[in-house]
Amino acid sequence: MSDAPVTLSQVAREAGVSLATASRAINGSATRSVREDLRERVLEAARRLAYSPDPSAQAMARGRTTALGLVVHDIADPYFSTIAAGVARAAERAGLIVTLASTEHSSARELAFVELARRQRSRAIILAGGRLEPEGDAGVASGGGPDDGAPVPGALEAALNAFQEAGGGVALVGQPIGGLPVVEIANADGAADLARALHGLGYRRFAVLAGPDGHRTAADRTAGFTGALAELGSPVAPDDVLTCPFTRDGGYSAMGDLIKRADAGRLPELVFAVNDVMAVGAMAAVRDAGLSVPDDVAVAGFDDIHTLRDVSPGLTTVRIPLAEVGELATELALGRAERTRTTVRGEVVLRDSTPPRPPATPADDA
Amino acid sequence: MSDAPVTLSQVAREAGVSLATASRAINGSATRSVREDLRERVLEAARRLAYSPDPSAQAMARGRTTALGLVVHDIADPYFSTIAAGVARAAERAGLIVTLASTEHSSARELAFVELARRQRSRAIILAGGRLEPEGDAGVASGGGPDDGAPVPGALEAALNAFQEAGGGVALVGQPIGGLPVVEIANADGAADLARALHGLGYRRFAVLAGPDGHRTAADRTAGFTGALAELGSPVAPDDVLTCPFTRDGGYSAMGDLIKRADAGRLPELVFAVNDVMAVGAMAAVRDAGLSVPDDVAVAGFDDIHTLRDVSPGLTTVRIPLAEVGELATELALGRAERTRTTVRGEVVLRDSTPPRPPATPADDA
DNA sequence: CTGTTAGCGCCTTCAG
DNA sequence: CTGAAGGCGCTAACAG
Repeated sequence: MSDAPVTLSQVAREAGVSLATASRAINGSATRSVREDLRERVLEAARRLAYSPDPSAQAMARGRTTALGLVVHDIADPYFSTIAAGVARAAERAGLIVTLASTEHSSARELAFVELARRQRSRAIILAGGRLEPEGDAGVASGGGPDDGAPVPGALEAALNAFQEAGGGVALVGQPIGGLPVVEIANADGAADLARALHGLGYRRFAVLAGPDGHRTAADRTAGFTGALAELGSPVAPDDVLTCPFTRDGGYSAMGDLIKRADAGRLPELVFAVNDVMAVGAMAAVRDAGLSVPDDVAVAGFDDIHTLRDVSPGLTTVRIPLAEVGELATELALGRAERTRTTVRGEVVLRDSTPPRPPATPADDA
Repeated sequence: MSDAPVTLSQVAREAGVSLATASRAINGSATRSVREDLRERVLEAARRLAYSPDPSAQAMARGRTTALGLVVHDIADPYFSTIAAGVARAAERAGLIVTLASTEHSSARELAFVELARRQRSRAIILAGGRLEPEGDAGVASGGGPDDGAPVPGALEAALNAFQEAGGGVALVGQPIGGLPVVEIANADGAADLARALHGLGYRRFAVLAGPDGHRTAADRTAGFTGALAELGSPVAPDDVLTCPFTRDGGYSAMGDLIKRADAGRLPELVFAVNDVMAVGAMAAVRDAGLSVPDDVAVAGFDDIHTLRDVSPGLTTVRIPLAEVGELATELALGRAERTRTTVRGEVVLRDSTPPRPPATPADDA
């Protein structure tokens, strides 16, 4: 049963035609065409021999692979694995093989993978997940020097550009880099919607578990949330915006700090954690302190991670259709989308972690 | 800026040596060796030119890719994404690229990917996740799911064998196929341990949400659990072993049935769902019925999915080190493990969903 | 419309 | 120890 791989030339011989004809019959050459009966014969022979082309050889002859690179920070994170599921589905539809890279948050590895993809002549590459902002990136620095620091981010952009110039498709998920195609997530808008909804429920005093400094997604969500609240006349005090890691443990310990601090004062009415995983950590901290969500504090998150939909009490959040985001990014990377830039908007999902709150007594803010 | 990919011959020219020498210097030929100074020169030139080999070309010349295929049912499922994280890590250590296939539970697709891997001459392939048992094994095929036209039972095994004979490494995760290398998970033992622990806590009347008929993993967990209980003198009545899908919704609706049925009788003391995701669904059903876990029913699961560690009440479960399983499978597939078969044993984790239960009144079992 | 002929980039016998 | 030459499987100009 040892099948030496069937080659195209075997198929050609079996069908009694030349190698070239067999090739054209099988993958329909763009320029040449093949007589119907010959094509039939070739296809028939291929089927009989269970022929299937060698991707490496095709890649070499065509100068282009059939691979789609997907780069994520951590495939075990449900945020990324859901995006990956969308990418996998869309890639299969497009007849592409997806090669996965889980960088474990190392931007060096991220860069290495982009370069590998170029070298390997991948058809396209998708980068999911934000990178940290360059330090001290204060917006519009007048004049913009020819080389403004930030070695790593700049290198990534350069690598991506090189990849694109070499004919590869690129799509980013989450946040833009240069002018590259991107599926943006309306983080600020979603968080603002959430803030308004919560304000509408009667909440007035908020705290935010804001993720780490320099984390763009976290910053956008925080800004959207606090911005909307400020407009509504319930500004969040700077002290109530806590920096912490973007993880479950980050949420847990930041909430712990909040609670400890509250011993000397009082807890905010509601704590917004900038992602669901952090929110769940925060809820655990509340429980571990012997307090209750939502009786002592309400909690809200962001993303609507599917696996977390059944936590109790149900977590109020902003639903992002992550799998669709993955599919969209694939279309984009393959150049099959109309535009080169899409924004996916989230939808506020109110659950039991933030029940309506009867109007506070006006004197409450003493 | 348009870098035409750097080739080995450019490096050779730059270093002033022949192509062959450059090749030997860079990837250390097994038979020939290269003079130290020449090697240095080549490596230096390669670095200067930022050379990196073209995987397709190497694959063609060597007749073997540098790719590791990973086939899972659904990459969005935390069970699989955690395994994938382990595989990704181990693969990177081994200098391999992982190509991901998410079959969405289609065994036809699974088969297709194995064949693709062979054609593509992947270095190795890892199949995670159980396949359904061959029909007729279960006997009582009452109202099971409609079979989605599974291919010939032996087809997958044949494809895997062909892949292996063609020089590829194979590893399965979860359950064996033929004599192929496998990382087995001690499902029955883990479930038995869990049963004993729960019995030790004082529980006596159990029900099992057992997953679908023919699902081997589910069946093993169910058998381990009920077997241990029978030995302990608290057998589970067949009626209390409920067939249902292996999903959150499966757990939810089966638990709903149990509750509905209990209106006319009583609830079991503890419900064991054969995986955490189902258990969480079951807990949701309990809540939605206005009941409480653990006051009205205790609930236990299996896997210890990381994202679910903070559900409330904390879910008692059997911890399987999924990421390690992925790493192990990679070692196995690469032939780097001692043995060709490993069993990973889980560890019972008791949490608040199954508090100790005071000895029931003897008359309770009327 | 079909067949012949170069390579794609690299590895690996073979000579030198 | 090093260089030259052949070929992996396939595609894409070229003839015919």
